[in-house]
Amino acid sequence: MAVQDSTKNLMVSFFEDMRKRLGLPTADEVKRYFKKQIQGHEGDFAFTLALRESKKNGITPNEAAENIKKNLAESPFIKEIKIVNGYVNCWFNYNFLVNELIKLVNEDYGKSDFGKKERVMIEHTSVNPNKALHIGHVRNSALGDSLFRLLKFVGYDVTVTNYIDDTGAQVADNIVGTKFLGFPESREGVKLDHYLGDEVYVKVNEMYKSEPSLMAKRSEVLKAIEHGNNEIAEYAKNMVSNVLIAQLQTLYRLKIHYNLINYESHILAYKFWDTAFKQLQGLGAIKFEKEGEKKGCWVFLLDAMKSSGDDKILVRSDGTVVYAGKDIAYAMWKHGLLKSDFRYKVFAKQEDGEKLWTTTLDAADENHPTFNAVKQSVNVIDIRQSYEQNVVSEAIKKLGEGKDLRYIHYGYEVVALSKNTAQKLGIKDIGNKEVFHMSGRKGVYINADDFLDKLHKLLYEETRNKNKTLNDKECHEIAEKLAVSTLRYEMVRTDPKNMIVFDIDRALKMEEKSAAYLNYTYARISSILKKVSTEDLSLKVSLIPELNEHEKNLISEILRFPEVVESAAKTLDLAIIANYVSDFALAFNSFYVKTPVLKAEKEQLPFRLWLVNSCKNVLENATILLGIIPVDRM
RNA sequence: GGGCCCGUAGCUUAACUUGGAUAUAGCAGCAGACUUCUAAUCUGCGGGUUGGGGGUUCAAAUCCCUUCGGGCCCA
Repeated sequence: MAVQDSTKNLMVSFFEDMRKRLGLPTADEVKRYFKKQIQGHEGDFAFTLALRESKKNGITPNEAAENIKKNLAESPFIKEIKIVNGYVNCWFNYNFLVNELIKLVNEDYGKSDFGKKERVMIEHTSVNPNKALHIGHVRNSALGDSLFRLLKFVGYDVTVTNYIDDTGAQVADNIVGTKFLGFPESREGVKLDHYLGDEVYVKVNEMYKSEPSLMAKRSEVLKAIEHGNNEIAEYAKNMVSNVLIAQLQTLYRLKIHYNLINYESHILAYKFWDTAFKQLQGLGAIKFEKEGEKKGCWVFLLDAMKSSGDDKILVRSDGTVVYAGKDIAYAMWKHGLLKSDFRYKVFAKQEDGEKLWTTTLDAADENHPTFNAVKQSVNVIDIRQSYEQNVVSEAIKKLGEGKDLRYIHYGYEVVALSKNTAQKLGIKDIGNKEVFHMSGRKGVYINADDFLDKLHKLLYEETRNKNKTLNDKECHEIAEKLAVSTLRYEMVRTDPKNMIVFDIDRALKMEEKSAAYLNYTYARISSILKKVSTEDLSLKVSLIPELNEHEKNLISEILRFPEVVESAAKTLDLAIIANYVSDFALAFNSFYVKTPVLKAEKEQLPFRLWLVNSCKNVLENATILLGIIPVDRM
């Protein structure tokens, strides 16, 4: 059977073949009964279909399995079938798999047109512009950027935005500090976001406690920012921009880039809410309550909200708009539902060569790309805002009726600190608690830059020790790549629903499945491939030798990579890729120590080289999705 | 008071969407493997009442109910 050219995914062909032979309606039905073989049982995979069929048809499981065996016998994918207690245990036909994979695996292996160029907007990071990023923010950014890489990889047209709340109290606090309390505006040799966040912000908040009159100053500053066109507003604009640039330095260090910066103040200035409000009124989507406890309020009528007791209030009886109101207007903009758009100009050129744009109140650069009006928006925002985000999501669903608009709240649990780490940060009131939440205001957090520096230092020493022939600069480059890889991998390998309890000592020991392990695997692969000529690499695999168990293992891992990517893209679940790549590296290292490549028998060499090169393609593509920077030596 | 999430080995975790054989790995522990393509590695061993209880089922970590522990949101 020839694999269709339209798919680069051999697993798809496999499931389709199985579907036909098993007489099932869909490939998903096949997957339901498909089990990768666990250890201690014969075969590469098994079907559990017979266990169900037997009951339905009144025959024994083994009889049902015999029927299935007959149907599958002719499949080119399968070499052997054995029945045990109703399980249909199958062995892959590796010769066939390898022959097909040889046609499919290249630098782009795993890429697909799954997304069909559909436009998607991902918003992530969105850190208040008054402080440095801490490791909790990095979870957000690492998830967001990996989602960007993943969706782009499977053929979506993705725009990435970073939303800046430049009108909030946090910015005002810093201004109270530098403008009225005599804090210097910066400190020589200290990154601005560190200085303002670590010193000014924390100290000003301490001073509020002993001097409540200062709160009036803060209100004053907030009002001035909101009104605009005054000295304080200009000052704030400047400060926000400078802190943002400092934050972006950290993010660029993490290899994270954006297409657009959105400012909250611009949403206000462009009066998006007023436009949205009129549109909502016109559509009859909101209602003015004339009596009851919500008298005088404008409420949104959402089905999903009814179960939780009430319709969502959007405008309070005193005329003020709730937070979700602005969020809905902004989400309407994202999905092209708002009859209004920003003006844009270029903010900076990033190190990846791409322009970073920003919304602006000034004259526009008319050559800007289209940013909004997407079908799907992925909003990486921590799980504490689930309720509000649900409201927004429901609102977009309702307003975009029939347009298949998807506003996705990509919620993730926060990064908290372990007891030990909290103690190290000088928290006195430890009590019985095991988990401590980070707080910018209280100064309880681990800055991303600081942690990266610590990782870098440790990894540099290790690299220095192990690579006598490398110079210092090269060692530092490797250490930096490993540090970034380690931090980012830690943030995406866990299920986003689980809280990460960060322990600084444990993190620096890197005892768990780490990026260093994956990078080491990649370095081993590179080291083999560096030693062969391009002619050798392109040798035709005319003979596929008898494969050992390690090789078979790697083949089946290579086989499933596109499937893993696609299911990660479907579910936006990056941990699937992280688990896959961890299994993959394990399989490669087992292969590596047992199976010579460069010193293989002559007739085995072309196949082994192809295999190693294929592993490189898979490992490189998979790790890059996770934010790992592959190193060819370490 | 109302709602959401988490609980699997000492630690970190997979499988839960769609129920299937002996529950997946890593770290730590123990015992081994470098004159060999990088030992930041590999091989083997020990370690589990899947928080507890009940139910559904031929079959439950997985589905349902209940309870305990931890975290969060709303009021």
